[in-house]
Amino acid sequence: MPEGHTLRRLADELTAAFAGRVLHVASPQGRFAADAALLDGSACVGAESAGKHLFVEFAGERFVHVHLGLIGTFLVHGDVAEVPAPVGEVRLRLVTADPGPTAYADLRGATRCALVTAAARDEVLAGLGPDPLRTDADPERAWRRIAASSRPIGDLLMDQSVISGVGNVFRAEVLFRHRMHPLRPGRTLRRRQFVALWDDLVELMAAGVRTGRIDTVRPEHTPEAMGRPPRVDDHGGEVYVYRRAGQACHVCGGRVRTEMLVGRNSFWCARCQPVFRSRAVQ
DNA sequence: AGCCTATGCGAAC
DNA sequence: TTCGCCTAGGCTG
Repeated sequence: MPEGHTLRRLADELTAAFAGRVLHVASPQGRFAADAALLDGSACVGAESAGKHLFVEFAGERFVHVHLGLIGTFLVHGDVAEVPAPVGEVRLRLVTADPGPTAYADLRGATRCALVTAAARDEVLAGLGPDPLRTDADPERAWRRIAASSRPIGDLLMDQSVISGVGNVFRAEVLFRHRMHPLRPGRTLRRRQFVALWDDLVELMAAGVRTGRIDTVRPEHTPEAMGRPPRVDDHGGEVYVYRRAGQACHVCGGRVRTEMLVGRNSFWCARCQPVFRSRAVQ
């Protein structure tokens, strides 16, 4: 499920299964049928991700732009014996159609699945803030936005034009790890605090790409280290505050809080992440 | 089996 | 501000 690391893994999987292969492209559900017909029988160049966006490239500089939204899934099945009939609402199905290992992939529930030009792809990329997963990212662009904004840092971190690829889990967790209250205004951050946040996101998200999970607890707070039961839910990762409202903070034992922030549930520990007080009024 | 909720975001109201 | 997307895992019964 989709924060930036998920999209990066997906791009890698699609590239491994389909780059250089001729594909059968279809839309069993029908909503992408006309564009699928235009791509059917074309060679796939590969796939790339940027923030939470995914682009699957086909010969002739044609791209399928995919955004999974909250509930979308894109499952890649590499090297299968046979391709099963589509199950459910499959918006886009890719199947290898040339000699070689058989692979297929099904896209369901996405908010966006559209055939676009290179120019349109570039426009999407231009609207995104730096992505911690990209080595060519320029964090200064994000810092300029944050340093000039009175909006809460918990809001800015979720704004894809400020930083791309960060979602509700990484937001909650990185703020906890830096003892920062989600409502702290962006412009009150010191530069070195932002740099520390960014560097941490780079590490946490890269780990997410490697493992396919979001694990944010430090070694001393793992279930083994603390002698507590591991987290069991659909995310699997070990976290400090995300979806732990009402439970005890792994660090201080206080109760984890939750409140809506920019339309999403925000989680924090009131003791570890105190409300910011401006120096000027102290 | 059915209900609820969710790592997102654009469109409609 | 609310809705749609129409998936999928966990929980309830």
